[in-house]
Amino acid sequence: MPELPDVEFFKEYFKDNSLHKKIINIECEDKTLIKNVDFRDFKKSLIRKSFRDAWRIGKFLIAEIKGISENLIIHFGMTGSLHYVKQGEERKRRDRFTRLCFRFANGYELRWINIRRLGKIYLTKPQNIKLIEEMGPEPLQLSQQEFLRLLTNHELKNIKAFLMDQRNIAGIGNVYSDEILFQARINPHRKIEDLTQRQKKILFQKIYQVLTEATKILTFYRAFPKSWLEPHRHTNDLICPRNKNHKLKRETIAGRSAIFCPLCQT
DNA sequence: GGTAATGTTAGACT
DNA sequence: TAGTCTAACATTAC
Repeated sequence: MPELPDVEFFKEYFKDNSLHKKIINIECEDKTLIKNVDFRDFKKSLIRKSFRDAWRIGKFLIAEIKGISENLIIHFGMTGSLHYVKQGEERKRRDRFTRLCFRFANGYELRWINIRRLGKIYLTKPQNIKLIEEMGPEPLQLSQQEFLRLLTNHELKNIKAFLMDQRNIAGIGNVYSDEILFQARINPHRKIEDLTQRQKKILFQKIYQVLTEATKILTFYRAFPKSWLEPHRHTNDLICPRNKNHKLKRETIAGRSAIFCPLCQT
């Protein structure tokens, strides 16, 4: 789940339910997922404190803790999410994969769920995390001019690989790179140097549109439109949303499982 | 039981 | 140097 729109959603979720509540206990099912600090110190630093604010950098969620200068920094990996719920209640199946849990004085708790354990938790300042330090610009704050310049710095690179590389642009992963390229009608095999100026400008627009629209959809707990590619990843119908006579193709591109329409995307 | 899965990274290779 | 490819991490769902 967690690419920019998903983490944006988790950030709002976190702000809505976990700010300004006294942390009375912290439980951790797998201490190896906490980086930069051992669990005893992690716990000591956070107990009796509260979260004051939260924001997002790329796919990272950053929380400010009242009274200390380090931040709680969460990366969700491939299978992470948050769940705020009454202490001890199992409401969703995935609650079983809670790896870290903040208990608040009000009887509720915030669970960090991480099925495949590929996520990470830090207690440090964002600039101490290499990937954050090297992170490219936020796509929603990027001008067309800056975007075009970024592309010219990587002419030889494959476009899907470029979009997914956090050092170029923050927050885009496998699912949204496929969606953006589908909507921009660009074949994920293309190299940047082979794109026309027009395609590059459309790509810029679609990055903005897809990410903002997806964030809105998640916020309202809606499904993605049928005209999007996304609903078709999870089915085997392989029907192109733009033309039912076109067949979608699945292929490994840039090391990830891509889905695209070879006829619409050129 | 085999396979694929929304991420990142190190190291080998071209 | 720059980009690509593969494996590794770890575990579930179909």
